[in-house]
Amino acid sequence: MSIKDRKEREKLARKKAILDAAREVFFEKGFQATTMEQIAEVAELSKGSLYLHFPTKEELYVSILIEGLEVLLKRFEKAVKGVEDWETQIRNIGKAYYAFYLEEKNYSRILFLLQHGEIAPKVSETLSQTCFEKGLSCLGILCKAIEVGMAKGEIQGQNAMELAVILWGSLNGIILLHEEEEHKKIIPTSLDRMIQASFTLLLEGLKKR
Amino acid sequence: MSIKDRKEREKLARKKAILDAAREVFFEKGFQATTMEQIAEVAELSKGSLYLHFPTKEELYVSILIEGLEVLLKRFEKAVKGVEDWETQIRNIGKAYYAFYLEEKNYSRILFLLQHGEIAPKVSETLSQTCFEKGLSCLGILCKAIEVGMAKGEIQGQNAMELAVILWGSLNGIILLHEEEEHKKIIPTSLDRMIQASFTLLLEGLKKR
DNA sequence: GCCATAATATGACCGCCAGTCATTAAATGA
DNA sequence: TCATTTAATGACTGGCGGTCATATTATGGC
Repeated sequence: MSIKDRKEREKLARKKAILDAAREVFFEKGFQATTMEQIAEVAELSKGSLYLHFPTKEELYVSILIEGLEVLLKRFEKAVKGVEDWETQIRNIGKAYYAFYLEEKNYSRILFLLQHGEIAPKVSETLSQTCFEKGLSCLGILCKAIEVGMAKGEIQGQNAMELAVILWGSLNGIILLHEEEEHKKIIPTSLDRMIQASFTLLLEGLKKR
Repeated sequence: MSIKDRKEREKLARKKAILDAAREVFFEKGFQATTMEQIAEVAELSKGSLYLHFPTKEELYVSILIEGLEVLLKRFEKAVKGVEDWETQIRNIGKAYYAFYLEEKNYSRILFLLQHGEIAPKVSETLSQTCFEKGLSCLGILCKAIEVGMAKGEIQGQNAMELAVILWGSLNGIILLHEEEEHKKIIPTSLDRMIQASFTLLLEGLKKR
């Protein structure tokens, strides 16, 4: 059935075209300010057609967000590949996250917005499940590095996932603070130095003494 | 001019009535889902009258947020009052923030939403200034405790504000993670234990050795 | 008590947008 | 060639934030 295959491919291509358009507009204007009309225009489709592929604006947005998580995951994987030392692994993961923040501002802004946004509740169970799994994969990489440190008896505590969540949350929170325009005024040093300092603080906190 | 005074009072009372109504509805429904119409109804005013006191929905929302910051600040002040030991002070601040999160869920949700939301940019300069100052006051209390530790030579690093921001961001990030419904599945222990663990980790990281 | 004026409140109205659906167009395959 | 299925369209709906001409009330001088 070659025709059915082709139709399938075309459908996917349409979906991709919509995602491409959505990415472009969301990146430029954020969630609130983009309209489905604008996305349709960029995708060279009518608004109605968008809804043949995505049930809501939120769903479309979260689809882009998932792309971002995939980019982040790849960076995490690269950060630990071929590295033996757990401490270096964790540092590299931290650096990778920070680099992601700097180099993929558009994606990270979307990640931040989800963090609380009133968006998540409006998304289908399956999509938010996917979203969750991607996030978990990222966390898993961090977790593995911690487990190595624990196995070597160099990290205190028994629950690696607990520590992974703490590290992840901390780094996230610190970067997030910097996003607030007003806060830049009080933060005395560059974000760069701040990140360095927080790596040190967190790693010192991890280590057994 | 007693009449002018009375008018002034009445105007303030109106404003307060609107804030009361807004608080009620925002707490119940969040930002997106509440309409100005609903707030007007609860306040027993017309929608148009709301705009005599607040220029936008966002401004009204942030006004409630500022209330939240004031509540938080009071808790912080109480947390350090009469406590000498800097470590206990920091622990108490952490506990106070956590207690605020637990007991003032409505306010803390609003705080979280601001964190990135596309709300902040839509608020007047003066209001976001106020907002910033309140936040700074909270941070200042934490900062002071750190300075004590530094003066005693028990904390490594020279920049207290930098460390304060790291601590604040971390705690914030960890709690924020827990807010994500999906993440509750992977976090192995109770938030309570997590918070304890993160206090310990962060304090250990702070200390000179 | 009366009226011109000022201050305040109202709700009909506007523009905008997410999402729908009847209608149209295109592809299919018999 | 044509009936049928599939996909695309854009006019339309409902709802909401925000505005503004109009109405209501209060004030203070007479």
